[in-house]
Amino acid sequence: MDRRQKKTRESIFNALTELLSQKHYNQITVGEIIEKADIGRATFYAHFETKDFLLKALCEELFCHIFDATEESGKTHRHIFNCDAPSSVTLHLLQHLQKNDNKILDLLACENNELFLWYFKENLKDLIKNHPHLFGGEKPREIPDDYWINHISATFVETIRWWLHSGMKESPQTLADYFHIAVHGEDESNI
Amino acid sequence: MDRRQKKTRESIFNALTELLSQKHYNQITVGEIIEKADIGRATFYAHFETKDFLLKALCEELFCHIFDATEESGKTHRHIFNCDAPSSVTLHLLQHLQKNDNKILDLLACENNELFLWYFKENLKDLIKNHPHLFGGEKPREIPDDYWINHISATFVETIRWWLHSGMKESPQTLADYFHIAVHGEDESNI
DNA sequence: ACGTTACCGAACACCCTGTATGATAATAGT
DNA sequence: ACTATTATCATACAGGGTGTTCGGTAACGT
Repeated sequence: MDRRQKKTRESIFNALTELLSQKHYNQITVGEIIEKADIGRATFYAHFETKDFLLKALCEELFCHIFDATEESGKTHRHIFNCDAPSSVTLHLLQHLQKNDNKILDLLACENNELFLWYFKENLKDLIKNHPHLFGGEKPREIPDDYWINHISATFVETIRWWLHSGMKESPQTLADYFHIAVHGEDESNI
Repeated sequence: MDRRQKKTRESIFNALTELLSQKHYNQITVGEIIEKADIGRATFYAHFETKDFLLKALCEELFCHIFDATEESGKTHRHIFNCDAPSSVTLHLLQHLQKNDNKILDLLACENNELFLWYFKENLKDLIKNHPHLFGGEKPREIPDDYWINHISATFVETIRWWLHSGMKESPQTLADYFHIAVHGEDESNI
């Protein structure tokens, strides 16, 4: 890809990310993005059809990154995930988030987060669907599969949301414990 | 309150409700609301500062209604809620929703639902905070209070969301069972 | 019946969007 | 190193949405 394209695309992403940490998505204008990214108006529209498509692209890039990394790590470090502590994927995801190496947390932090959380949840659902064992525990018999998958991923997202809103004081391990207890009940943690 | 004000306010609410069932909130314009409500532009802005304030007012009215009704019902029909089936509040809420007498479901159905769900959850949290017994079950000891409250209300909202997306085929009783199992674990249902 | 208040409709300035243009500079391929 | 291609730029523009203003009219409460 043309070096210029890559640079422009990157600066647009950075501009939106920065703006999202300041104000709500709806209140951000294309003009602001352009100014912050320091590019021409026509250039913006040469890259993204609308502001919404830009947001979608940003989400896809971020979440594909973190989830690909997770799945990849599940393959390369298979020894971690194959033994009797399948719920370590939870811990791994939370640690990855805490490092904040890809700015996802910034985007989840404020009220901008509906779409991000949606993407996050959708990716989680796929992950669970493809690797049901990764999050440990058994599905209760009486409950439909997709209800259960939705429940687990929603609980995980809510755990992160709670973490953020309460100042991220807890360690990833503590969070993973909370999550595990919430989903699978008390005292069943298998370390 | 002036009869005219009430009528105008009502017609604006109805217009927005109807439009929300057709398209996403972001794509609804004040002009459309005005046209559908058949009022003057200035009149609209005499009632609501912006479109966002209108949405907020609508949410407040709807959810205050259903939750006040729930709390009220908890007082007048105290015999239902005081005996050994506290989780019947869940059932009561779901039945209330199924009747759809206040259009909440229409608003929850599509992708317009972020703000509605947010309000719904906030109201649920308050309800749980004030009447911890209403949703039954015990909080695991190791988990912070607000994490647990958030978890329960989020699970309930997700239950409704799942219900809607899967066509509302299940009965409120079945839904209440799913919810109970998801939150409190298998086979602990006390009828 | 009277004073008050809400509504109307039209017009308005302002901002944002998305597109078009021709010129300029960076890039990739040879 | 030369050339054709391609991304970018600045500017301008039409279209549409927002929120306000204003004088006139009709409905309201007392």
